[in-house]
Amino acid sequence: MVTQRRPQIARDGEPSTSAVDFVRAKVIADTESGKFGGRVQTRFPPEPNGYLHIGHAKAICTNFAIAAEFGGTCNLRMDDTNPETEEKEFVESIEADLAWLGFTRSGPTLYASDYFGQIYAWAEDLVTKGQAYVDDQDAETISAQRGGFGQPGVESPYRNRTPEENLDLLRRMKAGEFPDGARVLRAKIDMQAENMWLRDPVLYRIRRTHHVRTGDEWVIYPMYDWAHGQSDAIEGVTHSLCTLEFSDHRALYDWCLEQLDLPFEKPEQTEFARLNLTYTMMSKRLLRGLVEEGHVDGWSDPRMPTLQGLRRLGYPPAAIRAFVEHIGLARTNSLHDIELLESFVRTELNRTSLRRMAVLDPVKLVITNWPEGEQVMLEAVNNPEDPSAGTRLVPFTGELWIERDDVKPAPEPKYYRLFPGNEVRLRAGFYVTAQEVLTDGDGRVTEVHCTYDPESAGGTTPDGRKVKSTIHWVSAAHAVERTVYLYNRLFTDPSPGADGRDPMESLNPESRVAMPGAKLEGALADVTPGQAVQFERLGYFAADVDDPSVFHRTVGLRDEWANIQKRTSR
RNA sequence: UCGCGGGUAGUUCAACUGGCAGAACACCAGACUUUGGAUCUGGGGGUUGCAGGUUCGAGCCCUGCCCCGCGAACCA
Repeated sequence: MVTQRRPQIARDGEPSTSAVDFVRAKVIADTESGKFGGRVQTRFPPEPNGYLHIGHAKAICTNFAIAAEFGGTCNLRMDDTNPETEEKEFVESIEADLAWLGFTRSGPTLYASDYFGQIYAWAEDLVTKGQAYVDDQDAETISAQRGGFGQPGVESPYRNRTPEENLDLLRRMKAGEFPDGARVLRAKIDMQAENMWLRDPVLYRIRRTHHVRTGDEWVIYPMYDWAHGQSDAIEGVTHSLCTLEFSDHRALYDWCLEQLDLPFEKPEQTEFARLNLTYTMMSKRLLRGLVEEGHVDGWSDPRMPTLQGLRRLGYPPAAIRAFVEHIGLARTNSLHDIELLESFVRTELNRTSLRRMAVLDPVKLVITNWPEGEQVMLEAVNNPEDPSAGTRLVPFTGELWIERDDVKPAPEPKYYRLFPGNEVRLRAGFYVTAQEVLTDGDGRVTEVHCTYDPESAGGTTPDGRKVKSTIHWVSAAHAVERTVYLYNRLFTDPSPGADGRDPMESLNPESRVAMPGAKLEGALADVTPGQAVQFERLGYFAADVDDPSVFHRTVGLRDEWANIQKRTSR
């Protein structure tokens, strides 16, 4: 058995730089003590009743990464025990998202429903041993008898039926002799337990609902607690990782497994904190509300925190993986700054994306001393971070589009771009000096007239003089016109829905801003669907995965000028 | 009300068995630069929730209190 381990112990006297989180610490301890025969097996067990979001990415990365680090395996298992909410569409989207994130499951997709026979057989054993009983009461009564926090529970009048009677009733439940909801199978544990989940939890309910995979074969379905640990055991899972809200279930998880008399060590559940992000909401119900009320264009809208939304937005899977690894695992409820995720996206895209020029809010720049009708091809670097990305040729003429924001009618403090008399460099091109800035009645810049220095071709001059600013441009005659979408936070509230607030009231009306007349350099007409590029000085953008003629702003570049403006406006 | 979990920099996490409270992101400054990007260097930032106790020494151990999260589905 191979056991890979991340380096954990720092040399004496040096600070430990590779601290291990509490989950990995447990796995290491188990491996060293020989528990599970040194084996490590995890799983990602989603219920196929919705789309995966960034929160699930934490669970996926954690389970797969830990398995890989310790030479173990990790499967994808659909926790499909509730036929009322589950659909094939979700199974397929989950599989696609997993592949997109870059993980390969250790085998085919597994289904809890494939174990229904074994899980039921174990239920009969439970009944035979007197550890479970059939209760004829309705859900409301059972719930009322459960008691409350600090209040004792009341035992069901059916609690002491004989094993023979219970077995007979359970078999008739399975055979479909009773209507939906008429009876349930309950574990016989302790109605006085402080842990509510130990007050005789329901194990099986009658539900005549067509199941996506088992069809109408079953009319009774196991509850999560009687299916999850059992599925883990059947598969040979060693470390069953889940989120904090299942902490109270751990005692029941253990109890259920103890009843099985397994010939090997039981899987063990460990809980960690789920991922929360500022300005983001992960509740399935509210996400569905956004879609159904039309606040976004479906589940893969780039503003959605779904993996399909983030994919369309242009998030590289590698960035998500690095982010999850960085935030680590803890039991502390945590709210991560969305900017942290974005910084990982920038880091990855900076390394990998091609640089291109695009003007989102164009104004005309006319070079008054440019030779009439002349056109030159300039060589531009594709990615300064990666010389192997090479160069490309871009056409340059006397009429260009530049960003409205790069021109002011008059100088402003700390503003280094174009204003009358100031010289700037056109990226990969020439030095130009603004002579005249035309504005409309509102003072908005409409056009700028410049002169250029013919000696500055390529961006340097023989006299070596410096300019404070380099701006991007696109030749007017060659520009490709496209729609570019800029995205801002979907919510204005850093914790949408917190403290009883209505998240829908903090919806940001400017969460999506379309720039329909953006002027792009010709190379951007040839992008592949989903391709990530950097629009120089603006940010990272992704061609839409379905329609590569529109672009989405994945994330902006760090913007010092924006910081200066923010500071001075305060 | 009861149970479980948690509380260390603005945020998220470290701090091995009780031994000088650190890192990342963010922010600020400088260097460099054909992206106000990237990169590099430095800086500000802390009553370790509060109070007491044990100890030569407490983020860590003990007691009490405070605050936050989760928990009484025939959901997962």
